[in-house]
Amino acid sequence: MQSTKSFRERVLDVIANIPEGRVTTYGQLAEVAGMPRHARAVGDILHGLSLETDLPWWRVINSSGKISTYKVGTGELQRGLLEREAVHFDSNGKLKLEQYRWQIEAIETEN
DNA sequence: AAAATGACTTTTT
DNA sequence: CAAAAAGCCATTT
Repeated sequence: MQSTKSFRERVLDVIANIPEGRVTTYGQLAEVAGMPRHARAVGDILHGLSLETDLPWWRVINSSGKISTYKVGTGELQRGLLEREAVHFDSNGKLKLEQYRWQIEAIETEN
């Protein structure tokens, strides 16, 4: 059986597996989901998520270690949710990617 | 079909 | 190291 999950579905699966207190980047997600260089597409997917989703969408940030708020709101909600998981931000609103980045070991997307 | 857009990333200043 | 420019790519105009 083919079970070709769409890129979108694969991305959502990976997000569902990000551990608490850990973060990943749009680019890293795109890569793991099988489409390198498609970070913006991942951004589009998350932007389209309803706030009622059960996914830990707030654990996704950009490669500079900041919360992406390019053409959207302030992102204070996301920051609060991360701080609730003991993720500390510095005075510039950035976090230490080296410390919090999730090192993917094995994805359970199975098929 | 061409141009603009955007929860992005990498390179260059 | 921070900020700007350039690069990328699916979607929408």
